[in-house]
Amino acid sequence: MGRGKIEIKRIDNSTSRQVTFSKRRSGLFKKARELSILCDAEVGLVVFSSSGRLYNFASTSMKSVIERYNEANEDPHLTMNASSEAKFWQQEASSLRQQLHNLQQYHRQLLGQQLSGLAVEDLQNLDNKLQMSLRNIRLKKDNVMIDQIQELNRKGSLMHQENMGLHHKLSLVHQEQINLQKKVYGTQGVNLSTENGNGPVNLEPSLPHDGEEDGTPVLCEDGKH
Amino acid sequence: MGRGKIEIKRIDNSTSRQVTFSKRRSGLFKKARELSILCDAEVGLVVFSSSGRLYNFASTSMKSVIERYNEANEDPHLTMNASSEAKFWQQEASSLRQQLHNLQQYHRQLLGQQLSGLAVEDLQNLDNKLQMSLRNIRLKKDNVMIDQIQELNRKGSLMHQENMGLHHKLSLVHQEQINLQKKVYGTQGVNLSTENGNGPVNLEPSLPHDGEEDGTPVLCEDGKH
DNA sequence: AACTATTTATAAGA
DNA sequence: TTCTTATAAATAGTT
Repeated sequence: MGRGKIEIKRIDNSTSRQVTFSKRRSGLFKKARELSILCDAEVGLVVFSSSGRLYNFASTSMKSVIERYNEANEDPHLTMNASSEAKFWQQEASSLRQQLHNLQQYHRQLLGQQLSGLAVEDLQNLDNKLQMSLRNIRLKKDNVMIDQIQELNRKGSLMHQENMGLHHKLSLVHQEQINLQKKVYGTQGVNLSTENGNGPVNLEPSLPHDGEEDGTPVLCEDGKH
Repeated sequence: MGRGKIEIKRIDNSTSRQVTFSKRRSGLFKKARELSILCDAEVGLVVFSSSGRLYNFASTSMKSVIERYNEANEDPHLTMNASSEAKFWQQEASSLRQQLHNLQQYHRQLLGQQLSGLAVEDLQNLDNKLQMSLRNIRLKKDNVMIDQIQELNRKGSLMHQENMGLHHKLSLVHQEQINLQKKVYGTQGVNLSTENGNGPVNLEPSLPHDGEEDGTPVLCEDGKH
């Protein structure tokens, strides 16, 4: 309908395409409006130009048209879906909140709070559970402490052995020193180190010495291990 | 465009309206399709006839058109809304699930389970809490039991008083009987009731009698009250 | 559903 | 963009 007939395919010329878009768009919207009025129909029309601009017409409201479309169509990937998903998570949250509430209540009872309303039987039950729990916890505590003591003993033993080694080395070095001193100052076997500051230092260690040389642990607070 | 010009207003004649709807609808859909092709536009068209039948066209897909429409338009009452609501509740559920998990873990520790990984200090802490809880629970239990005992004592006392009253009434009735027997059979003070079946019955009660007549409670298992 | 007289839409040009 | 206009397309009323 114009000066010439055109083939229905994408218009290559950008300007021409834009002009045609503008003209045909207004015609389309006019006809959509006319249809809705003449024939008492609910019409929704959405057009995005190639440049992304939005044009829309709805005889009632776009919300109404889209909702009606989603209801009529079985398409479950839109509003319906998100809405039912929201409902699902809401229920999930509600259920979790209830669980949390119940657990909190029981928790407080375990801690000896909010005990009103409980029967003697319930209280005895709590008592029993707590006693068993205390037993477990004290057992565990003992185990942990025993482990720690063993570990400390192990380390102490290693350190003790290291000390022994160092003592041995020291005595060797000390002996060497004495030999050297003898060579340098002749055979006057007096203690030179205490006579002047230029002489060799006394390297004899002043470390504690408890008389145990067999690697027996130093730290031992109980007899369980 | 037709044999005559028509005014754009609802067509009253139902048949005519239906025919026009059919014709114009096909024209509208054709033009919508042409626009989308010629001008490279995304077009969505939804039409509900007055009888409620759905006709729709989308150059891409209705889902895409509606989603793009909801994004472009600020309308927050559709997909966006439900979707963000779903997201909100999902986060809520996730948070609650985390809280529940933490509480469950602590709960198990309170019950002396899953104690691995705890330091001596933590274990001592649990121990202290449980001790305090046990104290509270035992206190509460004692209170509940004391209350129950007091209540039982009160009831026992009432019953005892009632018993006293009944005893008294019985003795009065018994005395009356004896007086009546005397009037009927003269002053022969023998026990007539044991001599023949037609005489009056012995109404002396055979209830237990513990010798306490001062209202002291019968039930008493401890000396606390 | 088909016909057709007319109206309307619009392609191309200004 | 907007206006003009020749012509294609749509369609109201009719059959």
